[in-house]
Amino acid sequence: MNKKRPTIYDVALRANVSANTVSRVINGKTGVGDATRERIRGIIDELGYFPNVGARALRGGRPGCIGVVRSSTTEDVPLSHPFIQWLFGEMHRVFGARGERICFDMSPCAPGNGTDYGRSIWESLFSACVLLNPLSPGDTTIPRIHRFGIPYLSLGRLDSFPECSSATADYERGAYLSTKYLIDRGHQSIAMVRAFANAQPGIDRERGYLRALEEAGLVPDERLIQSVNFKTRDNALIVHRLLVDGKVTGLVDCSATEDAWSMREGARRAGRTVGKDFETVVWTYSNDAAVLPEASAHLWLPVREAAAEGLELLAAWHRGEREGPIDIQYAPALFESMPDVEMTQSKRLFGQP
Amino acid sequence: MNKKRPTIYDVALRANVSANTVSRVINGKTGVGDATRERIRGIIDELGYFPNVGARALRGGRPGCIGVVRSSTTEDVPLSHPFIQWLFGEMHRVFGARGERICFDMSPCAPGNGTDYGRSIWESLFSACVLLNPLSPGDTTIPRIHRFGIPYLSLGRLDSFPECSSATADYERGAYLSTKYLIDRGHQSIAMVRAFANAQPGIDRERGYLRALEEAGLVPDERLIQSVNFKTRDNALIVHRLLVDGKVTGLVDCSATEDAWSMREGARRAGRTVGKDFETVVWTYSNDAAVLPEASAHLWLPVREAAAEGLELLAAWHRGEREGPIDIQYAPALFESMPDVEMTQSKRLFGQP
DNA sequence: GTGAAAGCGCTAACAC
DNA sequence: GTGTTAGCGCTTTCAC
Repeated sequence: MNKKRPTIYDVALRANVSANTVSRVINGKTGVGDATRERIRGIIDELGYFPNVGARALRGGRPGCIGVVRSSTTEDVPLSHPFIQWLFGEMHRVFGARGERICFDMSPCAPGNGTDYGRSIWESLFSACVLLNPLSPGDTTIPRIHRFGIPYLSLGRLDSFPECSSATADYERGAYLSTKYLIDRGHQSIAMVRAFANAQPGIDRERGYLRALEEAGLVPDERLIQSVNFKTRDNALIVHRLLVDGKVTGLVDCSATEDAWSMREGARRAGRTVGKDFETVVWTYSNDAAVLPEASAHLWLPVREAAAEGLELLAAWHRGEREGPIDIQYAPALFESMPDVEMTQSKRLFGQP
Repeated sequence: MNKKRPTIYDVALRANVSANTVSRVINGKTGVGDATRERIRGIIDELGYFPNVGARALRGGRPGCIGVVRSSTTEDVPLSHPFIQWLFGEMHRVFGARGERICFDMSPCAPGNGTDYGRSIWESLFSACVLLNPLSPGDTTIPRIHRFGIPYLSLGRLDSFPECSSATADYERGAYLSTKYLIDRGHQSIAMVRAFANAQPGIDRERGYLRALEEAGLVPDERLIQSVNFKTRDNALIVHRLLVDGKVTGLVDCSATEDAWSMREGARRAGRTVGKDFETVVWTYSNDAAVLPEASAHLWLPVREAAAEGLELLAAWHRGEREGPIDIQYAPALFESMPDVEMTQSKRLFGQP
């Protein structure tokens, strides 16, 4: 930190040119002689010169990173979730290859922080941003980001802000289809194990479920909607509690965990067996492998597919090739017959409580 | 992106003060009257003003983020690895609580990139940096970071650059202790399943192993050192291949996966049983739970503990309370008797190949 | 093909 | 307690 780093002027001085010419070389612009260009390149290497992102952003307009932020803590939504892993790779593909810096700001959701997850946007660090998280219904940051004007993509929608730039799957419809499927097969008492209870995706799940019941003239029992979370890792326990009630013969697993073990284990503890004395619809993010082969149906949520298209559009928006906001909501699909392949990845994500 | 954001001058204008006074308020400095201070605060909120990190860093000297970078791709070292998850939390504790922004630059190791993982350092985005990765023996970036002068901490050491600021466990000694333990119990043919074959931690493992053999006058057989990697997820296969050779009666599992399943499964396929017809020493990052209860001994690597202390020192260095470099290398400990508790977290990290 | 000058938003130094 | 000035490193504009 003691000795000063070389600036564009140091390079210019050595090369006997003006700073402007060096700037042209760095940015690959025309209007520099080939000989001069080569000479300057050499001096840049020799001096170990690198442009200062801050100064660049200040003058040139565009800040230095494509940002990723989340509105939940790691406990609520673990970074180990396969979807998040996949997303990082996808961002590389879309942005990294073009030389953009992808920066994940991990600070906003530090416990005890004010949780202003837009911070790096307000402070002009990000030139575009991806928001990964279940949005809370009371969220007020999204509208601010929207007004701020940089290209952004939320991987979830928000009831209270429908104009939000987002790419997501239709969870409401997913819950509706799953529930209706079980109703059509004659079940009267259908339970739901859902994730994200206090966030928009959880609300969407409940809404779809209730809509299906209502259509069929069934009276909802609120105790049959149970919420799991990534923190307490209590899926098996929840399943157990629901199934101990012998009346329950249908179960929608929209826990977002793709966790076959918890379902089997929860059922076992309740003295019941999947596919024998109750039927399930299990949600999955993958359309080519079965989470739980003994389920009656799988509901595929094209979350990755929606995100992939959203990212492409975000990149185009960032390049100035289109305007925002992005509006993608993919419909889920219900499959009664699934491939024989059981998921190869370990689906006992969290172990027992 | 169209309408200009408010600057410090806009605030100053509205408040009828100079920009400098506003700057004093933002930075919580003395020398501003209480009334003025309140008035300015109000206007800042009203205008939705936020300081521009770039400009700030440019003038004030210190860039805007504590950085995290890695020198390997996600495939080589998955972010889902429990240690990485733990580390992020720890960084929150040490830096996030003080209001520092923690930024993980995910771009350098994008496939096809030049993999200059120091990029965000050279470009003055980071005021301090944590390097998480198995370092490659040919690495030349670390010395450059060292010379660059910002506080940094590598979570691994490097033969070729011993002055590196680092916090790590002593893998060489770990391998030595593990191997010697098996030799002392009478084994003559001892195999090793190691991770990070082509990186420094893998080299350290091999060195410790060979040192123990040599001391005992045993002739090493290079086929007995096998390397696994996070990408191919072939642990069970490797274990199988090693144990098919009936002569092998001792096995050091330093695969860094804490994966009981692979060991059992690999042995089963080879028609052998852990603790019956061969003995193992299993490496673990946790000192209060057993990875594999039937192992003869566990070697505990205080990697987390070293990193935790390293981060504290890094924070102090960053605050100017001490100088670098950091030099922490914790000794591992071998336990013959382990707690009854088997690890609660799923230890079948990767599923079968 | 190249250079001079201005200014992005901010803060440190010094004036009053 | 507050204002003025200069300048951080860079890119843009406009000259030549």
